[in-house]
Amino acid sequence: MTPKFVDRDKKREHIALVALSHFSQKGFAVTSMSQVAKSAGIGKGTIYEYFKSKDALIRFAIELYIKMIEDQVGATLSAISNPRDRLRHYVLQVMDAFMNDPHTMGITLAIFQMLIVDQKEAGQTNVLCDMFHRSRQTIITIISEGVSQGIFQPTARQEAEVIAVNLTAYLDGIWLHYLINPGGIDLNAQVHGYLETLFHSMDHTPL
Amino acid sequence: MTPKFVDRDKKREHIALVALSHFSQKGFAVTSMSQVAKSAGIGKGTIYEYFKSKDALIRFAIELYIKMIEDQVGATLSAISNPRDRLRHYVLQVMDAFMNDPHTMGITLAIFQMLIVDQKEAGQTNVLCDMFHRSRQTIITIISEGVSQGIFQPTARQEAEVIAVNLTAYLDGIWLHYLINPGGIDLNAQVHGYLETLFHSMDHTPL
Amino acid sequence: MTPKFVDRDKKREHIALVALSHFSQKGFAVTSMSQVAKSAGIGKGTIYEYFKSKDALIRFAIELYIKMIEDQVGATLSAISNPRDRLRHYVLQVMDAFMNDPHTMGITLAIFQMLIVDQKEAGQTNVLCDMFHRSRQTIITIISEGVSQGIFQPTARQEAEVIAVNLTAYLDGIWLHYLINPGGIDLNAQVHGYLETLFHSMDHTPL
Amino acid sequence: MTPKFVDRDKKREHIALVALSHFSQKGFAVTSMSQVAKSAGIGKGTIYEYFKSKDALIRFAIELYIKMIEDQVGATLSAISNPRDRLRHYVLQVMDAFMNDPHTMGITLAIFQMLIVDQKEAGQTNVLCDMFHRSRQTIITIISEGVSQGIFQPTARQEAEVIAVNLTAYLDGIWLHYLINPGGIDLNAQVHGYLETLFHSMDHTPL
DNA sequence: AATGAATGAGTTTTCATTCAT
DNA sequence: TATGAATGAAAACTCATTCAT
Repeated sequence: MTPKFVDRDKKREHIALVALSHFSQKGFAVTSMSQVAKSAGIGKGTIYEYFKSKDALIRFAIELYIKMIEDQVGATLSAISNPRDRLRHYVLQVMDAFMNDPHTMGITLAIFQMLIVDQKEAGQTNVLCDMFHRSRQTIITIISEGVSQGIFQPTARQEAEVIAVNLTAYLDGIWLHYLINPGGIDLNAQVHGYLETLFHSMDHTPL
Repeated sequence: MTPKFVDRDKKREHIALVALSHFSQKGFAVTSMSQVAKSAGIGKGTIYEYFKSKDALIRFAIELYIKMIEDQVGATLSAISNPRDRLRHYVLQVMDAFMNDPHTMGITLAIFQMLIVDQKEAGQTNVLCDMFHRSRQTIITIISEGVSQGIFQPTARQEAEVIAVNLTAYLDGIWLHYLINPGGIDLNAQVHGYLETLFHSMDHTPL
Repeated sequence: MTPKFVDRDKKREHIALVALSHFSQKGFAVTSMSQVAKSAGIGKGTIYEYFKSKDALIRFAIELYIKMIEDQVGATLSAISNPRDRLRHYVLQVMDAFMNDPHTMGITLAIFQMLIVDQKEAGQTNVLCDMFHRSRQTIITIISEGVSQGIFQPTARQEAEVIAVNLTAYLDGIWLHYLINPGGIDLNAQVHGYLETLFHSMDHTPL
Repeated sequence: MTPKFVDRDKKREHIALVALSHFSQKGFAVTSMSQVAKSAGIGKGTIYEYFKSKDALIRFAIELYIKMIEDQVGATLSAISNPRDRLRHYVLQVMDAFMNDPHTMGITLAIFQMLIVDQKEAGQTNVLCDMFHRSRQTIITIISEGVSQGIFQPTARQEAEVIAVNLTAYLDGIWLHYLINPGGIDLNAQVHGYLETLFHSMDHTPL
């Protein structure tokens, strides 16, 4: 009579979150729908009430993941006014996001792989590319502000794009290398080293 | 008495190469032995004459891939004497290796993922980590020589390790980002930018 | 909410029974899961909803078979009071059980073979040995009662164990020989002969 | 030029012997031709130079096995003149044959199973039945001689067939039970017990 | 005669998906 | 809406047999 009220969106998200933790640990292919269902505490068939297929679940999970990452990274950014500190803070935030959720890179990797596989889709719904794009924009904006404030050299403005692309790429690269060899890499020192070099090349050096 | 002659090592390698191209496009899990067999132009069962299991094939393929990459990258390196040019050459060689073989990153990615999934094996026979280690050593050596020759600042020697780790990580990162968005990234300009910044921080600046 | 109702235990048993008939005719190794599925009128994958593996199916089938045999043999035993008749009745019941189910010896044989092959398991969960043990106990009890009632010689009590082991073994042996040469052996006459000889050696002969 | 001389019959037998030891340990189905080839120290293909198929190998191996058993059992029989001792000796010989080659029952079992499976063939080339037949004849002859010599009761002559069938069956049965539970059965005591009972029923009891 | 390379049919098992309840 | 029973396609792997040398 009175149909049980279910917040479909909440449940969708719940399933996707459970799925994410599986995906990140084992990749998309190896994660089975049954496992997700069991972990989510629902019946196998119920997933299909919320997602048309495994593929749809994957897609949604990826989008959710990216949304979460960006929220986490962007949260405290606006509070810091000094561009130099802000850039440093941003980078450390990204690393923190990685650190907090050990699965993070697992998914990123899985997404990368998926993107490489179906390059066709790459143009279409490449949410990851979009995220990187926004990430770069954030960096470029910070640099631009730094130049305006006379903290960074004027030339940094022209190179902002190159710097942003490289920084974003580097963060993924170093995290990747850290993940496969956690004991052998001092993540903090590495990122610090990178930033030093970067700032060294950008800072307005007084006479 | 005289059995049919077959160069088993050649054939093993042939199968592994075919497998590599599949692995790089789809990852290890999604590539089926039948697909490999068909692509290699042999029967399903024949693979098992050369590899005890799919896992054995994967292992061999990975090792072969790493050997190939290192051979390619290291080939012309010794010819260049100037440390600065040598480092630049090394980096460009790595990028070339990536460029020449479209599979390269696919495999690296697949290996990364495998390593993240079964962390147990990571400590054991991590050929990829070994490769990175050698890669870093090469970089460190070049920097060290540069310092000795007065081309790089003396402080570079202490930071050589950090620089090497970052450079290696960066190369993977930028390649990854390039791969998922080939049109949006000017690989040459990016790598060039990275090297400029790097050299800027290392070069012995005359008074 | 209300899932399709299925009596899983019933179905499990049904599958096991179908499997048994195959096992008895061909042995465990030669019986394929597909054959069992087809005979059971279900899909190949469905078996795996009820049994984790072929091995689990085999195990369950064996246990079920032994339970069935013992139930059948033990059913009417308690009704007979005279130890002599009771022993005879018991033996005939065993033969009847063999006769009624043409599979019986096939399975026993398959189990025997399995036990001989993996001797390791033999010590562990040897349900067949347990059944034989119970069978012998039944015989020993009957003999003991016969001695108490003065129907069998007192010496029979000491020899009860030897007699029981031999009788149990004989029943399998004669059934085996009958099976491979049904036309050549008069099962009734043989068992009758065995019992005669046995009773002749146990009966209390008046002076 | 001078073709290598090979005693084909010798080699055939060698292969069959090797095969037998595999069959007895694992059964026919589970033994692979490759295993046999490797154990025999020959190439996989070579077996097919000597046997048309696996089935042919099995058949030949069985026949060889039966020949061997009979030779072993019958060897010293004729030396003993007293029918009573002769029968006892025969039985112990059979047990010895079983004991000497632990595989013996494995094969017998496998053969039994095969016979039960293809009952069609049972009538045709049932070498095992033939062996049992000869075994029974031997026993009947001994009993007959015992009666003639006044050692056994005259009635034993009529019952000789039943006794022989039972004895043969019993020997297989007790061996089978011993095999699956070696620690729990005192083979000697059991066989001794059987013979006692048997002789007790056959012996000519003086007034 | 001897061999081992090659193979496809067949085996066990997994899993995304459907569907009756 | 929720479920889990059912399933067949597909995967990894085995093996008797063939055949070129």
